[in-house]
Amino acid sequence: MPMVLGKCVLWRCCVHLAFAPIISSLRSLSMGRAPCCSKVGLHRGPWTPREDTLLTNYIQTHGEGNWRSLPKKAGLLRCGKSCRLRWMNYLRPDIKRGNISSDEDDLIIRLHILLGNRWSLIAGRLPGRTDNEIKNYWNTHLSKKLRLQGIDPDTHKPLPHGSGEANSRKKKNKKGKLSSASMTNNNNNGQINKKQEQALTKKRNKDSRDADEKKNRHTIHLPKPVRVKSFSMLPRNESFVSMTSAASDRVINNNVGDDDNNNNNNGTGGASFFIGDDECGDYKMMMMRGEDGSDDLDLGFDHHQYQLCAGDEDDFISGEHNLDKLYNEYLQVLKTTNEVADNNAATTDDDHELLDQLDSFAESFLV
DNA sequence: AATACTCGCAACCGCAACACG
DNA sequence: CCGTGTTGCGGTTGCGAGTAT
Repeated sequence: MPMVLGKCVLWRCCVHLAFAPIISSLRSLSMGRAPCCSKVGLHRGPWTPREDTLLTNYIQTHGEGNWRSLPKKAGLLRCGKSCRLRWMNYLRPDIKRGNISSDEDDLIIRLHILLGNRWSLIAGRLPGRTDNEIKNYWNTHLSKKLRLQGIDPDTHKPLPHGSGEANSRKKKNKKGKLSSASMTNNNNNGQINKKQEQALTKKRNKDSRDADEKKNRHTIHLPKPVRVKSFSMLPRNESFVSMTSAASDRVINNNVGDDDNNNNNNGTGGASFFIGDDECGDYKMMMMRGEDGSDDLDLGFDHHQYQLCAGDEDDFISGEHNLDKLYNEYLQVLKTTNEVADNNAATTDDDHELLDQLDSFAESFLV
């Protein structure tokens, strides 16, 4: 209902409102969902350079927001939603175009293990990348890559025997039917025929070459400066604001495992997170302290104690050479999480609890 | 050369959460 | 607390380019 009414207002902004089909559409409001851009005379499909210019100029002058009224003010025959999407995914000046590096590959996969299909959160860890881009990249590259490695991209667990890339590609063609290739695969009961195998080998070799190439331009990205919130996902608006406001440093005191999660930790003493960038634009460190005031990050587990960042609180890690260190520490935590998950077969309730805590811990500084 | 097919990605859709009066 | 409008997210679609037949 809100959407319906919202679009009703949107329609008033439409210069083609007088057209008969639109009146018909208006009448149909009471019968179902209102269309967004279609049937109301607004442009759809690919954006033209002129539209891009209009949108960019308007936002540079007036800023983001008020997406619904923006198209009218900017002189665009687009719906606000379309404008927002275009800006967020394509026109924003801080967007990084180009190939996704092998480091980003790795990070995306690891973040996906932790976060699942929460593309916006994953994208939040990759400066300049959009959720749409990450999502597309996952669907077109990484899920295939994992399948080729015998890993189920959804669960990140080994695929059942015989269910590899070739067998899992039941891609639909444009008519919504299974393609002949995939049908062939089905008929062969998962067997890859010679040509397909050659194609896969060719692709593997290419991927391998690409990976080698990318290794030579090794870069590591720290998380964007975000507001930290304990064990819960940020409201969307906050996360957006925090992701885009790298102007000032923030020091956030975060009680790891407080509230309901507290019973699994050694008291309420928190870990302090510092996530931000310095005046030069370089990211500083993330500081975590144990509840006893030590520099260890004490999660309160009997057999899992991670020392993420040692040193005094003032001893910020900064500079490129330290990014590797922090990244490796970060990966180490994720790795341990994965190992625990891998051994999950004979888990006890305590182990489940531990896994939950690890996930929560990881999330607490991902968010 | 023509056609069929695959792939990558921008854009769209529907929904849910959030903001606000 | 409720109703309404706005924003953001994730899934999906479909176009166009590239590749195979």
